[in-house]
Amino acid sequence: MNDEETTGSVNFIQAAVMDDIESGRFDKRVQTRFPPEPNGYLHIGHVKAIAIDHGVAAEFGGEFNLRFDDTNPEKEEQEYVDGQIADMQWLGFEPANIYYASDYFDQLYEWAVELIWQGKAYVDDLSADEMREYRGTLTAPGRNSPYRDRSVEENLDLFARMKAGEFPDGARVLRAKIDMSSGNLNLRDPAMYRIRHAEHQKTGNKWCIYPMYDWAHGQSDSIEGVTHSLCSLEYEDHRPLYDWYLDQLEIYHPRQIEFARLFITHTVLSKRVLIRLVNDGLVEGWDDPRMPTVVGMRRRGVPATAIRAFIDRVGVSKTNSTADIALLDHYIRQELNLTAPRVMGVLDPLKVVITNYPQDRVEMLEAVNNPEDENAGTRQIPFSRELYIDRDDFQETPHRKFYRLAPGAEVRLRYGYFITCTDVVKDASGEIVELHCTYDPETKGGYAPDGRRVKGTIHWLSVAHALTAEVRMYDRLFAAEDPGSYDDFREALNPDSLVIIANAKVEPSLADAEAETVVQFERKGYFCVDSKDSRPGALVFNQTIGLRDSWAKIQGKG
RNA sequence: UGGGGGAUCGUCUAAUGGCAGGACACCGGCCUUUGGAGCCGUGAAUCGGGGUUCGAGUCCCUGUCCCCCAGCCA
Repeated sequence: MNDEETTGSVNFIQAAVMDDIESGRFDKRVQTRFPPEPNGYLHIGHVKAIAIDHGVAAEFGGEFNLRFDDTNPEKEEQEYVDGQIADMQWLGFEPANIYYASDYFDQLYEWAVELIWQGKAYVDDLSADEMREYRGTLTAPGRNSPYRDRSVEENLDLFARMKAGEFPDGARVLRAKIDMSSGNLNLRDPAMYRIRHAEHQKTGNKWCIYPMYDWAHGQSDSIEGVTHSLCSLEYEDHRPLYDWYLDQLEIYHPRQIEFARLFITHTVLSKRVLIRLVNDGLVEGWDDPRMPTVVGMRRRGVPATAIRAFIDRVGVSKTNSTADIALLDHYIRQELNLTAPRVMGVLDPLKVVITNYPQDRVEMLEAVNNPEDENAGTRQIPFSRELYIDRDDFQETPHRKFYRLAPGAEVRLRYGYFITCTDVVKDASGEIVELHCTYDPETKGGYAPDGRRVKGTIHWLSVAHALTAEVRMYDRLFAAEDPGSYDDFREALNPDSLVIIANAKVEPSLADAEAETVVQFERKGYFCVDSKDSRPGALVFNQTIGLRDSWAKIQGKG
């Protein structure tokens, strides 16, 4: 349940939509769209936009569509189109229709011709550098291009020849004729078309001129009948241009409303940086579990419901803000605590011999699959004379608040027996290689009939039955809280964002675990069966997130 | 006097002239066969200065600070 539901409060976008419904501005219709450029994979920042677009449509009984803003063939690829569609599906934000701006190229061309006829668009021969110079600066007005006053006939002819492929890339552009002295630089005769002899993933080689974002976007919204064109804050000063095109053409006119983009601590959502992380091999790919992409989070084991809950909580406003990554972590734990089956996993195995337990005996002990979900049932786990425990669950000279195994100390093996450490076996270099313990046969299941209690409960695995697995311990990709403030983002990286444990041990019940299954290794954290590299017999787990660790806090205080 | 936008606990938000509330984080306690989960509790905010009003986070004036814009990217 989110704030909107509990408090009845509405954000400024919902308020605007309600106003429009009341006034009948769009015949009480609501239609939104998510317009990504297919030049990369979707990240959690996109999810916020999708959630808003989808949410507004759903809340008011409207329609939500996906439209690819595929106007720049040099950057876009079919792989990203497919990937983005799959991501939205996985997130549970299904669009009613999938559209492409490139489907409107013919109509856009006709409208451009119309603008030329109206004397509101012209072909400019200025080079890109010259155009920049003529544009002026933030504080100084620009100057008119010497080609600004070409005749309609000449413009028509030149534009047709641009389309026909008579000119090389960059030779000319079609520009809107607005106002070179406007305080809003977007209105200083913005480019509408540029020449690019490039193959488009959808239209092939049909076109060698491609529309600019501003020229394509509003008109695409108009064609589709979008009512509320929701976008991020940096488009606020594009709105006058969005409106201008629609007004000149006198076509159906949607309303653009802007909201603040999502920023998250220890995270980079800049497309430029994400692409570099991938291309420079700093991560394994777009689906590296450390990436803030949908495919990355999915591979890490983050549930879609957790992402959506996080986005919900962050809210919608016009204030630039940076959400704490801990909030996302919270929702991941909250969801997984309820749903992830518990299992025992030993990350750094230390052998324990129960000296008073019979050599060849094996007992099956009952373990609860999920204490948060009684329907999850129980399972049997094997117990025997030789066990593994995690190395950090033993201290030879224990900290005063260390409630685990130590020489002479008694602890409970989860769902097993009470054991007491009697001997510490070391190798020549002094490293502990084995522990000898005795168990109390009366404490089977973990309860002492005499009512005595132990302070600690630790997890364990039977040596003979444990499966070996690779466990990839993922931590945040960026150590810096605000990686975006670094000149070189590489300096903000966390050198320990991935630590591979090759020889971890897990319960035999995991032998046939399917890809993307997320389990909790008790007392450790949540782990996801890797969808790319895990095989039966060669399991690979990705750490989704650790459990909250109050022992780490105690240690930190000394 | 280029244009556009924004300022509420540490963080993200709520309030629509009427007790500044919640979540996360933090700290403390209880409980515990996960040092998990859960439960209880503490601390913590209206950018500054004026004004209107019985009453201002909200309205008015003024100042300050922050963000975005000079692609033939989106």
